Amino acid sequence: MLSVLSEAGKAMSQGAIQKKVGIGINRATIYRVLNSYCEDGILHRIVADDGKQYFALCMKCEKEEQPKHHFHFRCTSCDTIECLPIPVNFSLSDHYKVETVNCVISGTCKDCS
Amino acid sequence: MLSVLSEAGKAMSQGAIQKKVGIGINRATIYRVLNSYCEDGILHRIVADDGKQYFALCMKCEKEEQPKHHFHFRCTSCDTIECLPIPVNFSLSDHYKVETVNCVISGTCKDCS
DNA sequence: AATTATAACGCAACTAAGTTGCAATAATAC
DNA sequence: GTATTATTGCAACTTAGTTGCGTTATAATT
Ligand SMILES: [Zn+2]
Ligand SMILES: [Zn+2]
Ligand SMILES: [Zn+2]
Ligand SMILES: [Zn+2]
Repeated sequence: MLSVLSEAGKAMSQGAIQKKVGIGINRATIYRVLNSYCEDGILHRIVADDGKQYFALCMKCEKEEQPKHHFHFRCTSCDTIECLPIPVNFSLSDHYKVETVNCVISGTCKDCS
Repeated sequence: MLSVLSEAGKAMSQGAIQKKVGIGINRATIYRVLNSYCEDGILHRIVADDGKQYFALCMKCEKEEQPKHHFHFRCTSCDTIECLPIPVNFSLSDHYKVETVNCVISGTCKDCS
């Protein structure tokens, strides 16, 4: 599963992962594994504006490290989500406690337009 | 429904709206009206990282105009979403066609922490 | 006013994503 | 080999949102 995500180089939904992995693996199992990887910090979860969850590898190699919080681009044409190397910047009053950041730009990606 | 959203001053889900409006109005009707208002630019839709849709009034009064694309804060404690007056800034290659922007910061809001 | 057309609504059924309980299987430890 | 523990598959369930269709309400015409 991780190799599938690595090859794709993009964020994938459970359904897309299952298609790539092939038959013989259960939906529930995939979700359990994905959730487990997210807890362990191996994957991160993006909730797109289609309401679905997408999963992507957390890049940690020094060269192309993704900023902690980065934008994502969802192409409504080819139905993929890519992690953009664009950091999300904002400042909030100290009275807010930030836990997660989920930023998705949707439209048509560079390959599809 | 608009007055409910106006009073709340926050983004609300279909469920929350229905509770406030009270009984005697159908789920499907609420969704139809909300979707219609979104098409007309009266409301905007936020998809939070809980996968649910929230609806908020589009502020157009000159004083406290919301930037077109602004951040949202979802408090996981009081389960509300507020429009933050913080613009979302990013720059993308011209080959991308941006259609929608959906940015949600989650955590504990100023009232709950 | 009666009739017709049009729009809004309620209801139920449906879809899709994600989760959970439980039994069966596989892996690990003793 | 046997006991313990972790993974998996299956089915059922939950929740959000949509859709088809018949019914009611509203508006327009005669
Ligand atoms: Zn594309
Ligand atoms: Zn990412
Ligand atoms: Zn709060
Ligand atoms: Zn907003």
